Amino acid sequence: MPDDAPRARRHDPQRRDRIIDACLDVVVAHGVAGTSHRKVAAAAGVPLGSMTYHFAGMDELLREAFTRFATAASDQFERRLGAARDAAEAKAAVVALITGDVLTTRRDLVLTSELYTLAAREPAFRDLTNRWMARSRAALERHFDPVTARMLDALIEGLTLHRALDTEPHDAATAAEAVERITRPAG
Amino acid sequence: MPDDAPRARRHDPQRRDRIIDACLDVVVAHGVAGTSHRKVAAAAGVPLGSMTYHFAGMDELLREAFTRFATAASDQFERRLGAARDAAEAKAAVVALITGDVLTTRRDLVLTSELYTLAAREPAFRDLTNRWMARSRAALERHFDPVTARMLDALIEGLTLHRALDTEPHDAATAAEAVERITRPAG
DNA sequence: CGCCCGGGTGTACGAGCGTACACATCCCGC
DNA sequence: GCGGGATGTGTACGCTCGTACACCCGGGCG
Repeated sequence: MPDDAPRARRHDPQRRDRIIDACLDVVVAHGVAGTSHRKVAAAAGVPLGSMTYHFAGMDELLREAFTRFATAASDQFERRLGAARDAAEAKAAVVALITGDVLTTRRDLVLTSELYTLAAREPAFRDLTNRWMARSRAALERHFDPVTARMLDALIEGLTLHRALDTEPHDAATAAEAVERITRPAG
Repeated sequence: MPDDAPRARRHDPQRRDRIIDACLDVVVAHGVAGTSHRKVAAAAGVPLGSMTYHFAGMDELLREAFTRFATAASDQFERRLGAARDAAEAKAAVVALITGDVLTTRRDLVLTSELYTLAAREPAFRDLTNRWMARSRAALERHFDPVTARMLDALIEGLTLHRALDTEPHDAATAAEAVERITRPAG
């Protein structure tokens, strides 16, 4: 019994996880439009039959994949904001999130867009984005009042999106100024 | 020679336009993922062969379709802002755009999302969104300084998106307050 | 009036897709 | 140690897709 590479395939508990991760990779590379059972299977290194065995269909697979993505993004967001000790640090953390390289990679931009596109059409994915937004707002509400939190959340969304899509670079000072303004109640 | 309905097909100059409009309808109904030459042809009431005759491929068709959509949206935006006579009216116009039913229909949400998804991956579509954003910013700069215009543009984006995706309704007052804050320079 | 030419169309082909299902393989209880 | 049930896989089918290409037909010129 030589220890070939493709051994111990049976009862591989990571199999399902690997498929989900591979699914996100395929979505980044080819878009939801170009994502198929075959491509994901190839990317994950599993046989085609495993797809239908582990998932009822592409919809279920996509739902789990984007759940994982949204959860990871929320975790990052909460961690960054949780580390802030006062409003000033919270604002700095928000600016860092907008201008930094955490949520602003090409991969994150693509996945977020694809998720919103799905959410725009299918309620199941809309629930996902709603939970994501709710967690963001809750994290912001640890430092700001609910109304400000909601505005700030929207501002973060818009600035991140525009910064990511724009070809010419934005400077961080504009983002900082915007955060400063939105968190300052009108007289 | 009875004047049947399917007459005068030859040399129909509106044919191309009808295909583009039908393409947008199909995208709304099935997403870019589910848009095919066959579905668009059926929706437009033209033979399948017309697709490859008028367009080099799906990419060209989608590019023209989304160009039309983005141009129409920009026109709306400019018209609304152009009618404002001072900064106060401009702010009111912005709030109306965010909370109104012009850019916030399901159709617009879906098309915008799909466009951003394409832009996130393909430079050709990114140019499209960049021109759209540039026109919006230019329209805003008629009433606000460039930095404020950029912030406001991002805020509009975020608020519109969050309002459209959120299941529970937002009140217009929050949008108005956010616009008020973002247009008020920090001391 | 008739020919011809080019714009427009119907069809057929090969590729890629999701899914069903017969079958191989392994593990556990006896 | 061996039979049988559960777990996982390979394959084949039916479908939709984009595209190429042979053909149709109406209008313009000789």
